[in-house]
Amino acid sequence: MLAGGAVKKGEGSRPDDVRAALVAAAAALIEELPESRVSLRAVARRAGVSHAAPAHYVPSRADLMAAGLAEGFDALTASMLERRDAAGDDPWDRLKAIGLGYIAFALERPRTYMMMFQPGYVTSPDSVLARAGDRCRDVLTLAVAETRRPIGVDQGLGVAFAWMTVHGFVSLLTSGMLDCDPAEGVDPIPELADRLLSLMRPAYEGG
Amino acid sequence: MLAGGAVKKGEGSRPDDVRAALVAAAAALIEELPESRVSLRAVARRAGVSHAAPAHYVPSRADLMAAGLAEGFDALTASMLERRDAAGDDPWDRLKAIGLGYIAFALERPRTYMMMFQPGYVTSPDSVLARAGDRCRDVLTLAVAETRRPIGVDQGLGVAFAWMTVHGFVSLLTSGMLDCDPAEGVDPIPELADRLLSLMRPAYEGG
DNA sequence: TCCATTGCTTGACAGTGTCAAGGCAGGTAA
DNA sequence: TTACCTGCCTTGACACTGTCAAGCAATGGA
Repeated sequence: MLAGGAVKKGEGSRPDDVRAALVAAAAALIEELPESRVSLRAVARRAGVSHAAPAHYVPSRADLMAAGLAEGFDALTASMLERRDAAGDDPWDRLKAIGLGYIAFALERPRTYMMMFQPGYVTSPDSVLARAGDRCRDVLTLAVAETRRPIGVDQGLGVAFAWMTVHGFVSLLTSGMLDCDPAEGVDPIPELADRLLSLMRPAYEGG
Repeated sequence: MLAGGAVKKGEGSRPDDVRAALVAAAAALIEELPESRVSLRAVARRAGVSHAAPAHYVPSRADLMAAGLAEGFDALTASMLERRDAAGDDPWDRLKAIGLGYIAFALERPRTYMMMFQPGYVTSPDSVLARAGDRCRDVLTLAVAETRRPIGVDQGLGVAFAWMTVHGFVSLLTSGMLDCDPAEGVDPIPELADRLLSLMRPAYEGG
């Protein structure tokens, strides 16, 4: 999937194939190259079509990027669901598992992740990208709803707090702002993530 | 300052003036335009010099952007210090004031803020941008050091938690991911910020 | 006066996003 | 069979970009 497919000519090369190839190529290049080098022409080359072919499927570069980033949101959602379903029944454990799945995705595809939150690609609340983001938030909202939060922490506040904490963590980490010294061979990131998520616990199990 | 100055010719136009004008123009355009449109040539035009003049002061576009973003970090630090010094003596109040100063800057100059954390502009730990970021973190570190944290929350963890929380908040807000419905005329953002920061309190006053 | 250096401009190159025009296949109608 | 129409994509062009090479003007020293 991440390899980014090119259209194979000669065999039923329907328009949908070209579109899918373009989106896959965009998703692949978004992770491989810095943002400024993910050009419409580079995506077209990767997909095996001419430099202006994307214009027939997508209004502008921003929309093609948005389609690639929406694929990223879906993968993020999948990563969260995978960890959640592997966790037990305790609401806090499930919420924490979602957080760890979120962090795992962000560290696995950091460039995609960072670009997903870059303003400018969400053109309307009904766009493909916005709706992919909504599906992601829905998973979090459901998990927060299950927790026993203290008085004063309503569902919206709980979702905001959880999301901003993990988002802030991975953003600072990939920006290099969180100096995470790799001490004596142990990978400090999962350890740090675990300790940081534990600090949030009073907001969800405050009684 | 944010207006971005052009060099005035004829009166002692020393090289330092050109450099300062370029950095000021970059800082201004970073806030005014989307990232992709902040071109080296646009900065040069704004500064009133030829399109290749920046090359004599800066190795590449990324370095000019970094200089403009470093100015942003310094303004962020100033915003934090201003609020902190206006707060009382209680350590938690001071830390919270820093957080609110941080949020205020980020919402005032959202594009600059987001770009400050974009990976790719910090070329080395000794770069101008990295050191401006360090000065910013130092303010936070000092404030965290003053708090009475519970056992298990060391200083590094406290800094990471505080920073990632406010960073996550403003990032999600400017990305449009946090739907902040403006209910009945009251601006909900300061209210929301206050409530969210209060959720962090157990990590700094846990006793 | 001559020369070297500094500070910037001019010009060029390959690469970019986007627009207009054209070609080329497949299907439809006569 | 022939003519035409309609998607789908290519080709070509435009203004723009970052970066490099060359050169001009002024300044300062000998």
